[in-house]
Amino acid sequence: MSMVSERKGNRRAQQKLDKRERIRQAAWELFTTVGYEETTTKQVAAAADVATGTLFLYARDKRDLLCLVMHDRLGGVVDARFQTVPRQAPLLDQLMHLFRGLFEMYGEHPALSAAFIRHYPGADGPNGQQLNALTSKFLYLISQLVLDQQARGEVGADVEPLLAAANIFSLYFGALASWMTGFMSLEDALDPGLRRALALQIRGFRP
Amino acid sequence: MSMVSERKGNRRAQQKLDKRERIRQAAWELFTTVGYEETTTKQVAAAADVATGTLFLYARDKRDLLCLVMHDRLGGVVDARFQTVPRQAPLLDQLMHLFRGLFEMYGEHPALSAAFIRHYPGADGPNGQQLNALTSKFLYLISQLVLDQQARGEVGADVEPLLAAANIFSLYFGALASWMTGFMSLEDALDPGLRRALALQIRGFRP
DNA sequence: ACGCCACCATGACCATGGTCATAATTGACT
DNA sequence: AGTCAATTATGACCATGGTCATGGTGGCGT
Repeated sequence: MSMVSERKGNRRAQQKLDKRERIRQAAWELFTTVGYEETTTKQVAAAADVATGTLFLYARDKRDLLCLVMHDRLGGVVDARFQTVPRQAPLLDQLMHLFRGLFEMYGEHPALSAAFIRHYPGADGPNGQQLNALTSKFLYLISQLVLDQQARGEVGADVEPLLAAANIFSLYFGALASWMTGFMSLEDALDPGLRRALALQIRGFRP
Repeated sequence: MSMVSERKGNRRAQQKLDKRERIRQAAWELFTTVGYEETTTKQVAAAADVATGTLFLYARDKRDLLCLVMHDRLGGVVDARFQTVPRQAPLLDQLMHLFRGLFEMYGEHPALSAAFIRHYPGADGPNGQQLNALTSKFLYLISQLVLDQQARGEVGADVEPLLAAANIFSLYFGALASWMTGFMSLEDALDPGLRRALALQIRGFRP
């Protein structure tokens, strides 16, 4: 075992990852150019060079395929933004830094993002679970930001960081929803919209 | 014209309403007993005694049919609860009175409610629009509650009632979402869950 | 090298959501 | 009553998401 195949003894697993990646790539390409609803699962399968049925070994259904596609993007943006958070700034600015990153990402592919947001609540396939895990991580990271502010005395000691994070996330999703109903542009949903919502919530964090 | 047909000269419109009602009834019956995903549109059409295609004259698609079915229920609960709001109680109790009514309604048919909540964001069919209108009304009524509290000095004058209402609604939806992920029961999503979330937001309303 | 088995891939197949050309009603106007 | 335009109903039909029995492929023990 194992002198020659430097990366790994297991070829099976490698092929599986390759296929997974091909599928993700193909789905992303088609979803962004053709549109989510307009793309058929068979098109994705063909573009990824796998059979129809194979697709559903990697995603429970089309919705789950969308989760698979979005998970990476979201994960990347979340990581990038948390690493560049202005640690000394007020909480509102820190949060806006986070959410601006996400909104910019959505703005690059508004139609796909809208489809994603519609299908996000209650995602239950395997990739949906991954997304929920990412959300939990996101909530945790936000709660850490709150914790920092607590240490600095900017946030009351009786505010539970995770609860605060959950509220913030709800407002974030609400802002996205208000965009989806067509009442405001994505930019406005972020800047007058979410900013004011967050500000009103943060008032409640004061000692 | 019009001595005999007391209600109205227009027979066409009447038949249309009848059909609409039959469809709603049939869909409700099937959705609650068989389940939303498990019910086929043809079953609904048959039960309503209309042809397949006719169904889609009254609802753009299956999702819109779900909106049609839920609109009435929600409207009824919203009206009933606003009429029995404890006007002298603190805002938190008033809101909990409202949301308890909604959660109880969801609790009567959890599976259907879950399907509804999944499909609520971005509802765009004709009945989805109706639902959005109902949501606007709901937001407005909540903002009136906030306004009352402002008059009593319980809420700061610089809090914009509609913004406050929107935040409250976001937290409400967030509570429902947290139920859907299976992390908590519906009761817990209401009482420890939503209650605490609202309390934290209301802190921000203080003068 | 060989053969065996667990796991993965395949694509013909199926059920269902949704469409659309055609047919039937309705009410208004003679 | 008779004609006509407009609106609404119909159900055969289609495209697509998703399944499943069958066929292949890598890993592993010998």
